[in-house]
Amino acid sequence: MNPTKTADSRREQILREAARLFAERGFHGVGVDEIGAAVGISGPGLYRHFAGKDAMLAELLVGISGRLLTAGKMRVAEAAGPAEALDALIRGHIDFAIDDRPLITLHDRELDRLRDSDRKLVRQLQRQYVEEWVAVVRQVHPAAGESEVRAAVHAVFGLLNSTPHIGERGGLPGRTVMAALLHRLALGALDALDGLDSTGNWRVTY
Amino acid sequence: MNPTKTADSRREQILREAARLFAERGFHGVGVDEIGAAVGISGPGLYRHFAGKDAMLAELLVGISGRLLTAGKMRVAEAAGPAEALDALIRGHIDFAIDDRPLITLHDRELDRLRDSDRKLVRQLQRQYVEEWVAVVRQVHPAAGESEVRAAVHAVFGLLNSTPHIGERGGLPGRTVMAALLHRLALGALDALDGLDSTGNWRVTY
DNA sequence: TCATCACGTTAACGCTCGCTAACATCCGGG
DNA sequence: CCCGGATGTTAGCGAGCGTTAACGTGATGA
Repeated sequence: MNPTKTADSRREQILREAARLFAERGFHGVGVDEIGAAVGISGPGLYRHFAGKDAMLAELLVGISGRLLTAGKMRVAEAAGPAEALDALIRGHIDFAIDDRPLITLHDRELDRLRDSDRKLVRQLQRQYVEEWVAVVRQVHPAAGESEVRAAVHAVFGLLNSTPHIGERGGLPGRTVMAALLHRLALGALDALDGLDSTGNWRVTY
Repeated sequence: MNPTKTADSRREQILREAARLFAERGFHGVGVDEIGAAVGISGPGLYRHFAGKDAMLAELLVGISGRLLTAGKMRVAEAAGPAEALDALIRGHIDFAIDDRPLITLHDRELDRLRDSDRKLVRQLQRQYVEEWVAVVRQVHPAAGESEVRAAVHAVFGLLNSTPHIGERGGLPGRTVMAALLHRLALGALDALDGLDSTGNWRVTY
């Protein structure tokens, strides 16, 4: 009665390959035949699993936005204090950025290819995720103004999401080293908020 | 004899609108008719100025890569010391990110839509720009290893390029405040390159 | 005056692509 | 044994898009 097992594995296989291809060549740059070929079936066979190409992108983007948000909320709830919450948020985001590289790429690249309702949903999830970060960062750096913190959070997202832009070439740090590096860079960037007052002006201390 | 005046203004108008549209909806998501309409002519009239749609993208990407590189080199050459050079690099990149928002977006989004030769050229210019940064950052933070610095530079690019991802909504800092904020965030992130061994386990070995 | 050139126009071609239609195959349960 | 559903296949339609062709038109200058 419930065919979720095998059917979902097929669906998920398609989604995984579609995410990779979309991230590599863009949503419009990939044809359904290519996606089909990537999972061993060809072209229109995909329509047994998805209503259309748009539906795949929608499911991918809604999925990752939701997972980022729920994981973030869970980590914050489990944290002992604000600093630990921020640590956990950063660590979680890095895991996403490194392990789900194609999805992160899609997430801030192809959002506007969605139907209005889906795009609204994704935007709402994204916004909640940002607010989760903003609340935590404001507790750790109470001197900074809200709009500066929000901009800083976006900037840190850009920093953490930079891994997809780096080629896989040999001269780069491995996963563990890279994760630790990004973690420290993010914390260092946010530490710079302590010198700012609520108007964004540099508070002169020297 | 030299028709650069009016011809170039038309060409540049087309390039500006094409950059905006490409950044908004992606290279494949914009039709030549739309680009033409954006400058008041329609469709194939563009072919009086460009060999094709690809040529517009190529000129945009080669142009911005080259301008970033030459501006960076000039700023470094004029700087009094490493710290001032880093300051100037950051300031210059922020100017690009804020003022040429569509181009920055294109720059790390549509690179693979180029012909092989153009893509190679853009990649080479990008790499030289990165190396310019790496050399300066290594002087300011000599304790960090080269591959970590390179990854950190990419991460800082992600941070500085985050402005395009932020909506134009009202609750955000204005240009001046935003530029100052990004500047401090970038410096703060790079400061984290010092004292990396405080966590013990991942000091440079390569 | 009139050839020339810069700069546009519209019509149409050819190709790609998303998607549907119609048909095949396997497979579990009455 | 056979019905029916799940899951593919290939053929083909229809729309959109980049590009070319053929033509118009107004300014320029010998």
